[in-house]
Formats: sequence, C-alpha cells, structure tokens
Amino acid sequence: MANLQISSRFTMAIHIFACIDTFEKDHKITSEFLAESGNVNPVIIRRLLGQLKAAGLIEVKRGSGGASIAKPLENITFLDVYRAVDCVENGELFHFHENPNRKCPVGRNIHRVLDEKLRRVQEAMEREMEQITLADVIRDTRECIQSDPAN
Amino acid sequence: MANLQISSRFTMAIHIFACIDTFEKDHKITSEFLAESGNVNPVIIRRLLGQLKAAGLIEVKRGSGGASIAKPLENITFLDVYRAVDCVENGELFHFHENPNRKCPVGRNIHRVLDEKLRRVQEAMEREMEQITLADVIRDTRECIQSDPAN
DNA sequence: CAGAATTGTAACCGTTGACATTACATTATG
DNA sequence: CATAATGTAATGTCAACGGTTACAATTCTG
Repeated sequence: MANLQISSRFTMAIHIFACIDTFEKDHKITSEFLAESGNVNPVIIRRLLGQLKAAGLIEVKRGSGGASIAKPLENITFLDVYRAVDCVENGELFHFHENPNRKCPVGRNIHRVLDEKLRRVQEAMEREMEQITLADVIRDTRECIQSDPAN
Repeated sequence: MANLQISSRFTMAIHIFACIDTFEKDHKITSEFLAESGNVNPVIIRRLLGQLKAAGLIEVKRGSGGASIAKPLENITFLDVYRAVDCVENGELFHFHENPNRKCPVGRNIHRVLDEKLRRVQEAMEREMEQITLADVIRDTRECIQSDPAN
C-alpha cells in the first residue's frame, strides 16, 4: 500500500550539476562519465541533459561531447530544476479523481472547493524550492568532500 | 515524458468527508453511497475508509453499515488525511536514485548534501497542509452548494 | 433465528509511468 | 575519414494505481 514519489530524475539532475562543477576542470563531462557517478545508464543521463538543455540550464556539445552549466549557480533554483525535469503531470502536484458524480451536490462542487486549497499547498512547496539554489548544493558538496576521510 | 502525482486517494478521502458531513442527516453513509458520489468502485471506498479508520479519523460500522467522522472537523488537517491514506513511500516526498557510485566523491556525498534540503521542501509543504482543516472544506462546500443554481 | 444488508479483504486484471538497455543515425573534431 | 559523442526510437521489466469479482464475517430486522 505504499506509493509514489517525485521522480528520482530530480535528485539525479541535481547530482549532475554537482558532478559538472566538481569535475569539469579535470574531465570532459560526457554522459558516460555522469552515468558512472550516478550509477545509471548513459541514456538516462542523456535524456535528463536534454531536458535541462531545453530549460536553458545546461549546454551540451554534440559530436565533440561535453556538458557545462549555462548559468551562474546562484541563479538556478531547485524549482528551476524540478520544472525542467517535469516531475509532475501538468505541473500539478495533486491528482484529482476524474469523474465525480455531477448529479451529487458534493461531486459537482468538490473540485471548486479543493482547487484553491491544493494550490496553496503546492505553492508553499514551490516557494521553498525557490529559496534553494545550486550554489547551496555546490557549497555543501565541496565541504562534504573536503571533510571526507575517503579522499 | 509526463509523470506522477500524489494519488487521487487523497482528494477522494477529502471528498468522503464532505459527503458524510453533507448527507449523514438524510442517508446512511455506505460505501455504495460514497462510491456513487465519487463515481468509483465501492471497494476503492472501503479501502480508503479502512485507512481513515486506522488513523482514527472515521468510524465504520460493520454489518449494519455506515461511516461517520470520528473527530471535530477543525481538528482534522489535510496533513492528517494525507498521512492516513499513505500517499508517499515512507512518508518521503522525494525519491532518491538508489545507488550512486561510492567511488565517486560526489556519488558518495550527494545524499548527505541533499537530504536536509529536500526535508526543508517537504516540511514547507506539510506545514501548509497542517493549516487547512476539514472545517474549511465543509464551510466552502456548503457555500458552494447553496450558491449552486442546480439545487 | 433466518435472511438481508453491509463491511473487510483477498485475488486478479489492465493500464501507465519509471527506469533500463540496445541500436543506430547524426554530429563534431583531430 | 575514423573516432567519439550525443539524440532518440524501440523495446522490456517492474511496480503502483485503480478497477472488479467474489466471498467470509458481521450486524440488524422481521
């Protein structure tokens, strides 16, 4: 009876940015390279890069290969990434049961009653996502790596 | 490339409460009756009622039949209902990619970096859900029904 | 107390989306 | 041109959802 979550595409996308920032000095950032760090198939990475590119967050070179970050890190928020990778249907976090009975006064009005409330919840979440940027992620990643005894 | 949302179990559960409040004076509230208003199969309703009962939000009479609301409406929040119907795996809104490469400094640390930030986002959403109660829903439902020309 | 109504659940189905994988056309570069 | 990469289509597996049938367990009523 357990259920669904926001796709791992989102966390994987953040992972990609962290990798690019960490390694772009020393490696060419190919889908192969990113796939190894994330432990997923390169095609998964390419599809994600495609979405991030379409959103203007990443640049990818065909042929020669290599991905890079298209904007200053502090100008990319979690919300930007979340929207880019298209985690929820139509941008709607909540799924409505489709066909309430229109002959029932409640069935006929439930949508109107709930929509505004569900929007409030979704907006609260999105507002928080706007407060967190990739600069925060990179700062903490560097810190973690530096204090990591395995290095 | 479109994706998933929080289960319609959540909105259907709210619908159930609205129905009970609206009709309990005039009808016995059976799973059959609720199924008709929501336009779903009675078994779907029974499963939901089971979850809401387990959470102490609803009382259901076996045999004789009939569901009723177990607590004052203003003491039941969206978060209570959301948790009751178990919409996300382990209560975690975000799904992590499972096996980042532990040989990679980023793969090894990404979880530590993101967990706290994802929790912030989830908490923002849950805080908002705590602010909305079934009393709000019922108030607006009554209002909608009264101003509904179809009545 | 027998019959009717209802709940609780198990079992199974079809559909959908996620993630995985293979394959290959396309593109850039030395 | 040969090489290395990206972009993408096609296909497969798996899990969860919502749907449905079936039926035992429970309660009430005549």
